[in-house]
Amino acid sequence: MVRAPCCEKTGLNRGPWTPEEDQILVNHIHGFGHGNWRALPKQAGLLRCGKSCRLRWMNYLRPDIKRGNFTEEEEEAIVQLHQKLGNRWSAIAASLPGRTDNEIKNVWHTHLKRRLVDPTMESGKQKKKKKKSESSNACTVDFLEESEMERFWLDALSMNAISTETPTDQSNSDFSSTTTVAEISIDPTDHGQPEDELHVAAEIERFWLDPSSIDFASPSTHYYNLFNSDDDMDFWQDVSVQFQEIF
DNA sequence: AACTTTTGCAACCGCGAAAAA
DNA sequence: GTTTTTCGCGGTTGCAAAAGT
Repeated sequence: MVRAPCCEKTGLNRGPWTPEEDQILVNHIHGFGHGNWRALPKQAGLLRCGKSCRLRWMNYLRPDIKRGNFTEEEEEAIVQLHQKLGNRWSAIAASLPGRTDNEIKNVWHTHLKRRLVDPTMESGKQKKKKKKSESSNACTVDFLEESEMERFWLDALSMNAISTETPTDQSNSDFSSTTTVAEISIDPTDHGQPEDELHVAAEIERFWLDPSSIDFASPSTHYYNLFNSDDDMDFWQDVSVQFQEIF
């Protein structure tokens, strides 16, 4: 069965909405409602696909949308709900009146996720920016923040993934695929020894296959070789302590 | 001052579920 | 029961603005 395209792409506007388009959409919905999103743009005289109209209305033009920065309470609620619900943004949004799933998803990815890794990081737009010298500090910074490893620690520390789950059990964790050592990219131009990264990656994989096989009390020397600063090592040791408590 | 990099967020895409024909 | 359409969701991208060099 061939799926029908969501809209006829030719001749339709894309990208940011103009104030005029917003006005047309708002006026039309106020007058006629939005019973059929696919038919709406034609009826309203908009050169947009229905999907785009729906998104614009739901995420921006609805009168009950709350604008402005998230409060500490809202951010805390998102963290709590994410622990419970995972990436079910619409379900999280249902508990935060006036906030959209898209907005919550953005806030999570831009602020909250990083704060879980680095709790000292300030909230919102005052968040400290990484200096270039810091960001290139160690290969493990990128390795930790951008790879599966970050998700591993986040899940683990939030107690979400601590159970008998493995990455192949996707029913209750964030993992969308099974990661193997081969899939973790290694940049040999980075600091540290690539073989150390491979050993660490292997250890992560081993954890998922058999958590009890990992000796969290004494991290392997590969970790020490990879961590280029005391802060990085402190982070690892904190994680180790928490895992010893869990197991 | 000019250029590069990073960040934040609006918008897009593809998929699955539900509803309608 | 099957096919088609529509909606809603979550992941991802693109770009303007801000920050850094």
